[in-house]
Amino acid sequence: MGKINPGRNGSKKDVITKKAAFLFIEKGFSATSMRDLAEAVGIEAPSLYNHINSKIEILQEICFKVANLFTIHINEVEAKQVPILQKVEQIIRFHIRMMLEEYENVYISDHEWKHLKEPYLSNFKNQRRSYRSRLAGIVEHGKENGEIKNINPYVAVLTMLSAIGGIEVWHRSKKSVDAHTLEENIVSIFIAGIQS
Amino acid sequence: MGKINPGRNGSKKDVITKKAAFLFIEKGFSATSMRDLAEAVGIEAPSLYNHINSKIEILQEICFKVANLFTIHINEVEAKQVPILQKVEQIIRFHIRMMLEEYENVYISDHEWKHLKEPYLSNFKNQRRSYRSRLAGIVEHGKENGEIKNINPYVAVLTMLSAIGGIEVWHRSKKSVDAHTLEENIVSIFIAGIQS
DNA sequence: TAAAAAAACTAATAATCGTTAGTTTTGTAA
DNA sequence: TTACAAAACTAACGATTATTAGTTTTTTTA
Repeated sequence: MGKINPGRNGSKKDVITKKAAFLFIEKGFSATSMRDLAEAVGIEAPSLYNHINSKIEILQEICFKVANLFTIHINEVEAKQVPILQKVEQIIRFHIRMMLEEYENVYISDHEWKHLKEPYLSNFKNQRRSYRSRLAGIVEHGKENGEIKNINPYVAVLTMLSAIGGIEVWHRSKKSVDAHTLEENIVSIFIAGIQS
Repeated sequence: MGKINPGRNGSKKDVITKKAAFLFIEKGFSATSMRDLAEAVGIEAPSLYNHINSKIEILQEICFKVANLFTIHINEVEAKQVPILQKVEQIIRFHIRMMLEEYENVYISDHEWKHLKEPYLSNFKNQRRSYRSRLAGIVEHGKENGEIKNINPYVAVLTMLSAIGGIEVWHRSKKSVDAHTLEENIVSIFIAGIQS
């Protein structure tokens, strides 16, 4: 019958990582035990180690997977030849869509990265700082060419990022607010909020 | 010489709570041990229990202290007879000033409330939901009288609250951005972002 | 079907957790 | 100075932590 496990619904490691993500959100990384995770997966705790190397490795993979996606995206946006406000809008929309499509991973990357161990912790913080700095650079450009009003670019960046990253409505947005309205409202607030 | 302990720089319980707040931010509530806290205070772990009843009680007191301050404030704002946009602005400014003056406690209330135990957990979530609902009601009024543009009030509220609550620059804002600029920039973004 | 590999299991490790008990030291009041 | 109370200490509790070792079961390959 050939291999069933990998390829069909993802490897067992993927199942473990996905269950872990839910638990990390629900209880936090530190308060989630390997026994909790094992129970959620349906096996005993030591059996997890046939598929993963450690608890912290799960967190590492989630955090850097997300961080890399954002880094790749800002690379693309920076290379484009479009008005600054369009660049900012594209980045805002990308953050919102990431929250809609990869909520668990993005949430964990935003809220649980503190529990990373060195050297991954420093690595992650550097990547984060670099991303914000590049985004602030884009806003700075918008100030210089008159597209964006006179605000501190770093404040604008932090405001937008923490707004999008902090909203908890994403995963249940189909009920309370449909995804399209959510995205358009947030874009509307921030573009109107920063343009001159 | 009279009593030195309480009244001068606060009781020892206040010292413990303050040190705990720093540790809860730095490592998270679950990852902060009573031995960590004891070391920060300068005593042995069991001695803490001469001043506090439990670890979870520290978290409870922080979370509800903050929640009550916000509830009191929105009571005052709702009673005022001023334009809606002014009410929203006052609430935004209050959140910002709370972050500037009570950063540790507000941060913990925002990020560590999940570790509360029942019945405090439900209590806190209800208070939180009620606050957001009342704030959304104010925005809804602003939509009705034309002061605020056509956006989902709940989305607007979540965007503003999570933006302000998520920024980590507050406690070091004297260096990177002065507090006044920070406050005016954020107010500027959101008022411009939601008015019609 | 037999051999090999993967993945489950049980048992147990040392470490750490929040907290209690009981004792000793420290500081205040008479 | 004596008596009392507050607050520190040491020792230890049982529970839980992530993880390892060794074994058995299940699945895949030949």
